[in-house]
Amino acid sequence: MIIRLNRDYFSRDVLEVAPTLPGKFLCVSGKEGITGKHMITDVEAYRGEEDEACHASRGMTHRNKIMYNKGGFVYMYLIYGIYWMLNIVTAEKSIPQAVLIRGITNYEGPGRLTKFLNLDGTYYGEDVCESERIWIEDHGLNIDVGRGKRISIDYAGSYWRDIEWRYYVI
DNA sequence: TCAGTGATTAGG
DNA sequence: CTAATCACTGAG
Repeated sequence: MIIRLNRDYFSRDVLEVAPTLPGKFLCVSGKEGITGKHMITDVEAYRGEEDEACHASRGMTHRNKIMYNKGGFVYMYLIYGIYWMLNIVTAEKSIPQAVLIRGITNYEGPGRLTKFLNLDGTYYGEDVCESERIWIEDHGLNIDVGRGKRISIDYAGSYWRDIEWRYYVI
């Protein structure tokens, strides 16, 4: 049984959503109507203005304002001038949280998977609960999930740097 | 190990 | 306007 993840799913706190995303399927409808479905293998949680590693830690900016929307919207941003990062916003409106999708089967790495799936800035603000070109499905898989520290956030204070908010398929 | 790459951001 | 920074990757 396949169920598309809906608003209720993404409206919860990121620490409830993120651990359940590994094993779900990221679905993208391609240019010729080809739909690819890829199991999510690796994610990280970014949680509110108090989280020093979160882009919202210094308040709302033009780039991060989609994070202040209700859950289910896509937050894309360019890093190092080259790589697009795919995030899904969580929680209720005005609470800035998001999940970074770090890996899918055969394409580990947040910059690698967006390149493979042709995801770029045009997806910023897309609603994965309603969109016809990007959405997420639950295929009923029961997956063992490991956890660890988030990657490449050395600029954050030790508490936030060391907290284990990365979740991945074992 | 390390350079590439350009949008974003804070600060003047 | 300027300059520093960056939730990364692949080549060597």
